[in-house]
Amino acid sequence: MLFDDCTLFHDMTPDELERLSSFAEIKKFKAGDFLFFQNAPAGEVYNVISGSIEVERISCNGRRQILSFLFPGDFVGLTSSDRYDYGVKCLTDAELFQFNRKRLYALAEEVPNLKSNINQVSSKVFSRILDQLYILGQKKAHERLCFLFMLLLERQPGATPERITLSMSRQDMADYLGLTIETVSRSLAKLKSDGLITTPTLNSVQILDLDAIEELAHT
Amino acid sequence: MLFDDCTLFHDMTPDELERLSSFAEIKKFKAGDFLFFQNAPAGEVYNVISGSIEVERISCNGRRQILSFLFPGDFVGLTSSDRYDYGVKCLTDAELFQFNRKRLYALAEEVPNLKSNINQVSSKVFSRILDQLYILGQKKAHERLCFLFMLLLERQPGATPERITLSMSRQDMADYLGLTIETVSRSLAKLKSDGLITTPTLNSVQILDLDAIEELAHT
DNA sequence: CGCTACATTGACAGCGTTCAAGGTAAGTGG
DNA sequence: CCACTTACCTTGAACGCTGTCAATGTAGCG
Repeated sequence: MLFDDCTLFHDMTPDELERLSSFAEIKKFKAGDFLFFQNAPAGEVYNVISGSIEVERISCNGRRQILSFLFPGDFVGLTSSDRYDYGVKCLTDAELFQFNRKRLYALAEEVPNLKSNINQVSSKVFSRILDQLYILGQKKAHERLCFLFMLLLERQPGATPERITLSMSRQDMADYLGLTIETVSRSLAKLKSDGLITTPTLNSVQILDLDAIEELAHT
Repeated sequence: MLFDDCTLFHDMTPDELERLSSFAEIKKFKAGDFLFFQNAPAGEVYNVISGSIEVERISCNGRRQILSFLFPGDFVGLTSSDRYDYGVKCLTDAELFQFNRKRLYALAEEVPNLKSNINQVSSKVFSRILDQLYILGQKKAHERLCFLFMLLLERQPGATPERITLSMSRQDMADYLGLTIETVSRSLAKLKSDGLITTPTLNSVQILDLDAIEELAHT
């Protein structure tokens, strides 16, 4: 089993990896499949091998907030309650490692590197949520879009300024950024008319002025 | 030393509490004091005994996002990086337990209850941030205010629907809710004119229709 | 009393939502 | 191969909420 390139497994010895793999399973999902639903009992933890995935939370009145997009190396399923407080859905076909939560945590007690890797990943998740919080609290629609582009550029495998694939729908982008699909469309149009991006296809973006996009995303 | 009423110390034996207190200090702060600044080296962890406190993050362009308000029992300082990525400021005079982070974590390794308490607290923090994310992404100004009222009602000691003390300024409320002070003022005025609240003083709110406020806050 | 900091209110503009219509791409069946 | 369907995206117009700028009001304090 190949554990390369997963932060979770950095710096572990072959022996430790062997113990880990004894209860890891590789699961394959199709686009649209759920890893698990919101409020389902929390038993498993996943590490993304390939594919794009979204984490969503639906409120009692039906409004949806996407909490994050996941890419290879990302980790999901952490919770200290006994139920997941979010649902996780595949945007594309995807492969993931699946671990029994309790057994993973038990092993982490014996393998310090694994434990520190888990902490590192959790802390990364937290830090990203804080970034998103700032974006939602402080920024305009087109700036939020730029933030999303920079996020994809950084995390989505194969993404380059010349071609960023949007593996999610406009609705997904809207629900992630706290906007409506119309505003997403219009903001895309604005960025295009300002000469900062082009959209070679419906589901891809080419960045023409990376500095400007970065500026809009982060300032 | 009194460790009552702090989630962090639930279910610990007198002996364990004794070991904990050996490196805990009670620190007193004045309103306006910072526990620590953003980007300062992360060495200490705090547990609020009394007072109201805010956690803030300032971006490179000077805009400020308040990440949370803290009240007795809350925990702050957790980070896996070696620097705090937020600053923490007292809104009122406050007392806190201060722990050396490394020593607290080391003790947690030996005391399972402490460890599970730390995890529980961290997870609570995370869950609250997710709530806030939803609020910022999906809700209107007056709904965000109601969310804040419900939060204070739940967490601020002594808060009742008859009297909720606003220990923070309008600017703080605005920076927490992703609004401007003018919008906060106007939304307060609207809630008043709709007969849902009154404001006995500048810094307190009385809730007249709790069901309606709750509805606005959560749906 | 007057200063200062903070909060409220008003006018106005702009951004984002809403509602509605039109366009585009992919898939299906004739 | 083409019409038709369907799902998704874009665009337009009107409205309303929120931000901005400016003026006014208010509480606390020397």
